[in-house]
Amino acid sequence: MVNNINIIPKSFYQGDDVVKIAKQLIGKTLVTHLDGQLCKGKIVETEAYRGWGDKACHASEGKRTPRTETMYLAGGCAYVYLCYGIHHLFNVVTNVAGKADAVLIRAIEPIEGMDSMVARTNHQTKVSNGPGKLCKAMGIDMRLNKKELNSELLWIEDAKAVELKDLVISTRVGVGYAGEDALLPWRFYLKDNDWVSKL
DNA sequence: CGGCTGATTCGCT
DNA sequence: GCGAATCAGCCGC
Repeated sequence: MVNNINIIPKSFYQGDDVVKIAKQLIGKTLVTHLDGQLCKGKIVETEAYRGWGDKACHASEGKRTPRTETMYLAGGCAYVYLCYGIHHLFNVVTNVAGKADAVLIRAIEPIEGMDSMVARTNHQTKVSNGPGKLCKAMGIDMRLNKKELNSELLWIEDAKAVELKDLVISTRVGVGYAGEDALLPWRFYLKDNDWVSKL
């Protein structure tokens, strides 16, 4: 686990360009080891959120609340928050400490632990084709907020980079409140992948 | 404090 | 296709 050389190094997350990191995370393997259950999934959909110059970000223009404090941590940890009071959403914090950038993981393609995901979600097949659903399937909740992505509970493994022709770029989902920033092309997903949300 | 809105999903009409 | 579930954050009373 923590000794797995395939785990993405912390330096990967601390780059200054959250949009680039969001693209690079497509195809990587998200792993959780919670409640004694190992679950793996290929990241097939992400969105970038930037602390400065992006009104869609919770920490837009330096806003600080108890919830957004996580995003100001150094890149390489998890930002988990509750949406609509019901669903957990999982983000990867990027950039250096003090810069509130993050990548929302919106969908994964199950690789291992499908039985656990089915049991957690009560779905037979589409257990992780959305940001709230994948958290439920992987067992992600508030206990993982601020946790490093190289812990015993949660990490991301490197994988072959996806080909550019398979990467689709679009606007982000559900951020209409952000005005012109809602038009930023900061959502990325794998072309023709059955697990991408909102098919 | 009440009311509204949201990086969503599910179930019923 | 619409509304409920139900919490953090914000704004007005």
